Amino acid sequence: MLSRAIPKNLSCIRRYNSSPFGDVYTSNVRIGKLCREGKMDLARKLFDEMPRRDVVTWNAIITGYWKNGFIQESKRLFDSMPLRNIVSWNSMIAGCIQGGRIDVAFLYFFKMPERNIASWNVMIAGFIRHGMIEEAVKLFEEMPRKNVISYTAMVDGYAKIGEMNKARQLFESMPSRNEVSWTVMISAFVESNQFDEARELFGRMPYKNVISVTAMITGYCKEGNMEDARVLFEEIELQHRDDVSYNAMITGYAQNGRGEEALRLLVDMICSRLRPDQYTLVSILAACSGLASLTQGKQTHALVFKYRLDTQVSVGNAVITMYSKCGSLLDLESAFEHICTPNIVSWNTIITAFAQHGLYEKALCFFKKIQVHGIEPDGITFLSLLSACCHAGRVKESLYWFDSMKNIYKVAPRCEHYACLIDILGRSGQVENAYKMIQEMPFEADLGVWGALLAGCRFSLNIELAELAAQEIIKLDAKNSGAYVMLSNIYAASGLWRKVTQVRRLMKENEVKKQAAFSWMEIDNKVHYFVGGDASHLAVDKIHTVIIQLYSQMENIT
DNA sequence: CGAGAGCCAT
Repeated sequence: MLSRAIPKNLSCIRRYNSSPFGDVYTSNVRIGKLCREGKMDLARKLFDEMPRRDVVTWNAIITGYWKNGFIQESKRLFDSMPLRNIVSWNSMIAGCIQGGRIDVAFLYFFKMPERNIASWNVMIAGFIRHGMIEEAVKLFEEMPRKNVISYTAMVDGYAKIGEMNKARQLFESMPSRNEVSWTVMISAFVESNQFDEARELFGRMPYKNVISVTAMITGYCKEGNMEDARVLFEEIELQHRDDVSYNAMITGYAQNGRGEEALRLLVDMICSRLRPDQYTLVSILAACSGLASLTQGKQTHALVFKYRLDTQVSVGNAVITMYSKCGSLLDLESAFEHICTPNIVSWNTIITAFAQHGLYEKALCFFKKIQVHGIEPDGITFLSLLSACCHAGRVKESLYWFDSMKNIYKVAPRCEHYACLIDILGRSGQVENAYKMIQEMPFEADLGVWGALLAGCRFSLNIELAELAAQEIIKLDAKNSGAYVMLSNIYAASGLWRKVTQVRRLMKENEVKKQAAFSWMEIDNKVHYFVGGDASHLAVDKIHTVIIQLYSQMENIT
């Protein structure tokens, strides 16, 4: 025992005495730590002061520079280092990839004197990150030896381009797998909505960690199965629960219309001494939007500043949506102005906000400002603009913008654009023109397009087109309750009562159920719910009086 | 000191 302990201690003493700054090894570790903490100035000071450096010292500082976004400095040091090893080259290649220069990375990979598995893996992952799957496959096939990381990266690559069969085949053919490989495959299934496959794989996975469990939680959330998601979340031991697993759960609640639970989990997260990040607050803001609760929304907005997340664009965008959905139009523009560098999502968000409130002119004004800021409008920009036309009843304008989108801005229309136009045409009584447009579409119409046509038929009571649209919808989705209900309403409005009965019978036969819609509003911290035909509210008489007043006001306008 | 994984906004 003693003989083993003594040389170890002696070697420590010898190493530490070799220089007044501690030995090279100790300083290398300190540089690595400073780099990871983002303290590049301190790391550089230590680097400059070292009397002796080895290749690890250089590699550490070079890696530190590109990881913190200083690619140029990293390259300068790489070019001036006295002696490079494989790690130096690999690190430089990774840095180039991080900086978006896959071409330079490949140049280094090409001219490095000697490669190891990591060199190939770095390059493969780089190609995958840049969507260059063919190049990745080529390297993967050419590389002399592969390890579990090479395989896992390739599985991920196939999954990212939607080649699920190839991903799965490669995964099954791997000589060995670890928790990362399993997690990649599970996430791939979740991403492509193959939840049964994801669940099956998760069950087979021999060792699970918080990352794989979070991937599966996300799967349950996407499926709308919040109960099983919560069970998994509760199974993570407290010390392993981290910000990402909380975010997955909170996002799930927010996206499944369970805002209260999202808010409760945020409180839980803060009590667990975890710091909410931009992911957390984006989802919490979405939860407030879903609840249409300005009170909660404003409190969350305060949290944005408390956690210093107001500089994050994604958070700023979510704040805009929150104020819009909570009906606070006054805060919209100031929220937008607070975003330091608005991206295309920010512009689309504010245009959508004005569109939803029928403010076409405002929406148009922001649309015109986009290009002044050097940003190109995308498909969603035009969808927002078309939706602004729709909510403001601007038929001519919608056709104009649809046209310029294709011909001037060179943005290819998708089903959503057609659905929006068809909605507008239908509302203005031009349901035949809408149908003509569907026939001229360069690709197959989807549920949304046919749904818009069917909805349009209720304005002009076009039975023939309504039946056609409903048929197409049921072809695509047999259990689509909306189509049955809408068709039956159109029959009813036309006095075709026998047809109404037929549709209702068909619904029963096909086990299609329509769940009752409801609305709600928050007054003085109390939420009031309203269901169609429901007279249970205490102030129901007063409410009806106001509704009648509103009706007569609306009639006076039109 | 280098390679592969989970959470966000229109």
